[in-house]
Amino acid sequence: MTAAGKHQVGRAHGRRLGRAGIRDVAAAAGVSITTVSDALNGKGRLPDATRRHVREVADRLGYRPSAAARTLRTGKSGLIGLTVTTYGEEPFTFTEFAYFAEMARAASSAALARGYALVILPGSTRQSPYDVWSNVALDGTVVIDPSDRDPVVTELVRQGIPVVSDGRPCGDLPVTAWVDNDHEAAVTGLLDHLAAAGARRIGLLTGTSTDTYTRLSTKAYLRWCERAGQDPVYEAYPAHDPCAGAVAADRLLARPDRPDAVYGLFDPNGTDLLAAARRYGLRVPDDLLLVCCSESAVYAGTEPPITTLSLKPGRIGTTVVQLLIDAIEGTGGGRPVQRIMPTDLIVRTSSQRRRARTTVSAPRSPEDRGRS
Amino acid sequence: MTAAGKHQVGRAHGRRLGRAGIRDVAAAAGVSITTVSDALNGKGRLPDATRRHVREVADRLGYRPSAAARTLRTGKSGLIGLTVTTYGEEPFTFTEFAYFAEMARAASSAALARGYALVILPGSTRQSPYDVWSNVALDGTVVIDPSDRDPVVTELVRQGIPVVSDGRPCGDLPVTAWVDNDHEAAVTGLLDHLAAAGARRIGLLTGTSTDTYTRLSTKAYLRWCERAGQDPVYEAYPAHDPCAGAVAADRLLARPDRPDAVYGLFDPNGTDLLAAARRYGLRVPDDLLLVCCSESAVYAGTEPPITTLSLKPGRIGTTVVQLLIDAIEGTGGGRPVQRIMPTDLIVRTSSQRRRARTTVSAPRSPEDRGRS
DNA sequence: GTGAAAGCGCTAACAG
DNA sequence: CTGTTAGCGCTTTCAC
Repeated sequence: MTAAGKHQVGRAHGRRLGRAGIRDVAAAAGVSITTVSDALNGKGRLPDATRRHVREVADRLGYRPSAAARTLRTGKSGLIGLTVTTYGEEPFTFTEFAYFAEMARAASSAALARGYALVILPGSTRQSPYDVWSNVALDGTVVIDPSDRDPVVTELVRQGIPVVSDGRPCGDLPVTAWVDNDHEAAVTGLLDHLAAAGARRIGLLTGTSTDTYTRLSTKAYLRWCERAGQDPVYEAYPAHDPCAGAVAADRLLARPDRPDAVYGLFDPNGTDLLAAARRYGLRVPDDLLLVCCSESAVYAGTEPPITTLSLKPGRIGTTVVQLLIDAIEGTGGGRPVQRIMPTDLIVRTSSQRRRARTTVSAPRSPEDRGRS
Repeated sequence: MTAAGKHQVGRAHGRRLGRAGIRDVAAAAGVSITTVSDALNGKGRLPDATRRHVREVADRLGYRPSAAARTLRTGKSGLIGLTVTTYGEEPFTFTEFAYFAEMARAASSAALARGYALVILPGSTRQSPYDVWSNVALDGTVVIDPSDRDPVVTELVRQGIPVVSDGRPCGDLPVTAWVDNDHEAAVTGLLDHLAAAGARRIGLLTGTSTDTYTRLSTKAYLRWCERAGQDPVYEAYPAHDPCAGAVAADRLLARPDRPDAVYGLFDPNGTDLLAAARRYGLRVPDDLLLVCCSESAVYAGTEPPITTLSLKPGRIGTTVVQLLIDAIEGTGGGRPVQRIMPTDLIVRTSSQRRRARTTVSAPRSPEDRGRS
């Protein structure tokens, strides 16, 4: 009775006018709060009549359960973090805007479909426990391109929160799962495509950073060159610098051993290379074949349209979220904790030397059908 | 003592190995939990020594405060909802992808800068109190283009949660604040621009829906025609249907009173109109001047580049979030609860009749730099 | 200056 | 089948 009494007092005193609580519903429906909880959550074994009645009363009072209380009690928030590497305070890397936008859209969609919502979080933590990261209760987190020994990931894992990464983690970062493209296969296939179109010396525009995407792609290029008996011809630049790309493209085409085909690893490289080609009076695709890795629709409309390698960020986003939610809910079952996703070469005029039809759609591998 | 005893038991029993709680820190530091809380939050009047000591111990134990508990206690979650109108389960309308992506990026950035995080939520609620919307504790919400009597907004407002909308609300939707472009001024300015370039009869590609953007823009067009003494020439189509735009564009150029300039209200209209012009053998800009409203970089690269009206979604996103957080924190002060934002006409070849240089890059306002 | 106690609103044991 | 009770982990009066 004492405890009950205290509750009563608490209610009477703390009664907020704005929102009805579970107790108000219980009182109005003439049942206990447990019954209300069970009726609304579809738990317990209540007669349908009670359930209906409670629901009706709750509805009438405009009752909304407190998400905070439920989260505290159950330990589940229904929230998934999405971190995006940040340059200069802005989420999303500018040069890869289209990739992130599409990936995030798909991820959000997939999360929502399973009853979770995505929270956009910055790529870094202030060490202080009082930044955004520790102010939100996360059931799990998606990390895009985690760096070697990423402090955010490390901390998350230490807290026992599942982390799934887009892009295979560098080093021994202990993520729960990861999803990535088969960058070697993608680059190899694309170089074969260029060779088939008549390229004799293929150049590469690559980055100076050590992330896995850059590393694996470059390695694949070098390996391909070795196999093909071609001397590698490449320029590397800091990919996060928007101007450096143009300079590097120029340098690449100014070389004495000028390539007759180029693959650019980063989104703006298509534009960069096109501009450089123009400066040197090189016609695309006649004098120079061009491909770049990009999700941007821009390259369908350039003159000429440029062949792009799509990493299919939408699929990656969806998969990453599925894996994460499986881990959260323990639905994972088996242990295929890493997933390799196909890429898509969208062949356009810039990489077809002979009588290039201006095709918009790409040759697709059979695996592609229906997957999106 | 009984209560304390109970706590002890609770601890001893419920002690989870993964995470240290505030009690663990208190015990380890030899102080009370109040002191820990105060020390960590910078509240109370503790000697610096105590404060430092507690922080150190907390750090050593890897203590992280529980966001859920704090939210429950304080009633503030630091979370801001972002709703995006949805067609077919996908967040973001495809035809306005670039707008939403940029708006969301800016909004997220602005929120993070003030210590809040953005949660992406669907445009609709299941009436049931157990969907994503009621599973997350929101301090406020940003709504993009709320429809007349939007149920989500209505419910949110009923709960006393601040709502700021991007786009002025239709009807008497009681949002806390809104931000919008001056659509009349934008359309008028753009039509003047076309007239100055030599247009004699300007057509409009518009939508059939009743949202304010469509309505205001169309009205501005009609008014301009009246003032200019020109008969309106327009086609309306359901803007959410990706194919209907192409058909409407075709219809517009097939009319006996064919316009010599066209403004398309929606993002894909530039492409639609360009294709239609080609079918009828009309050269752009010589026979037909073209402008469309879009945030997409595609139109800088088309042949010819197309003049676009940018609504500056980035600025809108930033402003919306500022207003919302002001409302949440009661920092608002005055009552300028609605804000009109400028638009930006990016003039390219398609709207310049005389001696149009085939520039690849567009004249850009200084603010544009770095936009990808 | 510091600590004890009272809950925030809910769910899950467990007792009837 | 339904109700009572004990907290989830934190912040916050209010005593000391």
